[in-house]
Amino acid sequence: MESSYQSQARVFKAFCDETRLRVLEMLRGGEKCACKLLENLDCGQSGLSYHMKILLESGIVTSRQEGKWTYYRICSEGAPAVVSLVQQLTTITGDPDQCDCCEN
Amino acid sequence: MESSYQSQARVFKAFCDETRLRVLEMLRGGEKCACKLLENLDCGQSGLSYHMKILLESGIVTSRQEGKWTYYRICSEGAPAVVSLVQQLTTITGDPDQCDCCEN
DNA sequence: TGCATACATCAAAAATATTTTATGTGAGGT
DNA sequence: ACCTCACATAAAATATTTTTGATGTATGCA
Repeated sequence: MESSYQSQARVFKAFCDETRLRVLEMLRGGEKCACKLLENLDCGQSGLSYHMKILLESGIVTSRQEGKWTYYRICSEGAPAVVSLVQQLTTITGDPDQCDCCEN
Repeated sequence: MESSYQSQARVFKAFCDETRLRVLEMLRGGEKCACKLLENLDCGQSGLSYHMKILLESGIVTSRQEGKWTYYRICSEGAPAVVSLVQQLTTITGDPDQCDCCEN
């Protein structure tokens, strides 16, 4: 079984690479096909394929086939889900206990 | 000069490792000293030091010295900043243009 | 059917990140 | 001053990620 830490890490992996951040920036402007993305990136075709797979697995991006072409877009459900995940991970819960370890 | 993509990637790197996600979870419960964190993690002292440095550099966590001890907490400015960064990176801007690359 | 295009997958190489061990540094305490 | 503790840093070993080049697969067209 996979820990929830690992599945969370996978989501954020999407944002940890310059190429993928560039892709996201392009997709913010609307749906794009792979070849359009490729034009504006400094990577090969198989490299793009690799990065798009990571973006898809993170849930932030979805794809759609149309004949020979694949179109990518920011996922309207996945993207807000990531925002609330970050919020959850960084929100202080309960009482602001002090550390009691070092005679504190 | 460093690209803004790289500095953004560094922020998210904080969330991409199981040990760091565990630390964040602990810090959500309030400030903790390094030795307290270490007790609940499966890594050595220098390993924790390495991970805490990454968390500090991301801006999500801050630290405070007190005598020999170091206390860590979720940064009240940095954490919300990351939330809005994710929001910014995943929000569709402008008109939802279709891709015009493949005679579309 | 045969060919070209668009993209995925695989495997090897290259680049990065993480872990581990040893050592360094600064704050107290004696 | 000397010792110990808490943590940082450096270097080497290991693991993971990314890039690259070759090959596979499905689609559409002649």
